[in-house]
Amino acid sequence: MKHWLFKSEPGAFSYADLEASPNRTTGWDSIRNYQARNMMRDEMSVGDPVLFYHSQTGKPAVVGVAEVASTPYPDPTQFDPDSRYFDAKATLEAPRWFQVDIRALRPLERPVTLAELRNVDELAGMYLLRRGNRLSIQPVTEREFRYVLSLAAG
DNA sequence: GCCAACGTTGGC
DNA sequence: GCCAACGTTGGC
Repeated sequence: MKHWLFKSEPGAFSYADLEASPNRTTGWDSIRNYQARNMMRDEMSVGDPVLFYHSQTGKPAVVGVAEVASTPYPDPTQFDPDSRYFDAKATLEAPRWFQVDIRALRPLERPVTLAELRNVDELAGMYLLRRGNRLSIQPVTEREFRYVLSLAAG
């Protein structure tokens, strides 16, 4: 079992939006970064725990816990000519982009902000805290995952 | 809105 | 295969 962090802009899709989705689940579509795709396609398993992170907001923070809820499958937006994520080089026989579903489990007791994470020695190695990191899907160690939860629990 | 960092594209 | 140009991300 691996642990992950998924970024989302709450203005586009928030943790509350995930909780409000049918079965508290949504397909994580529109990812157009090869590293992120590879993680979804090759490394994720149903049940993997996920930290849900809000970016592009006044207080970027981990706000909730989710889990991987499907095996990987082709991202349908790549085949849709009307989508901004349409990819003319993708075919049904050879899809280029893959996604998984994620399901909301529970919100954190309180958001754990990026600023707060930066002040914790134990989390110094977190990918999220690396300079210039832009990956919207990131691996998290089990230790890091638990530590973030413990911060939220106080 | 600014800017640093990074990935992708495409000419050569 | 190099590398400049460009677009995007995301914190501040």
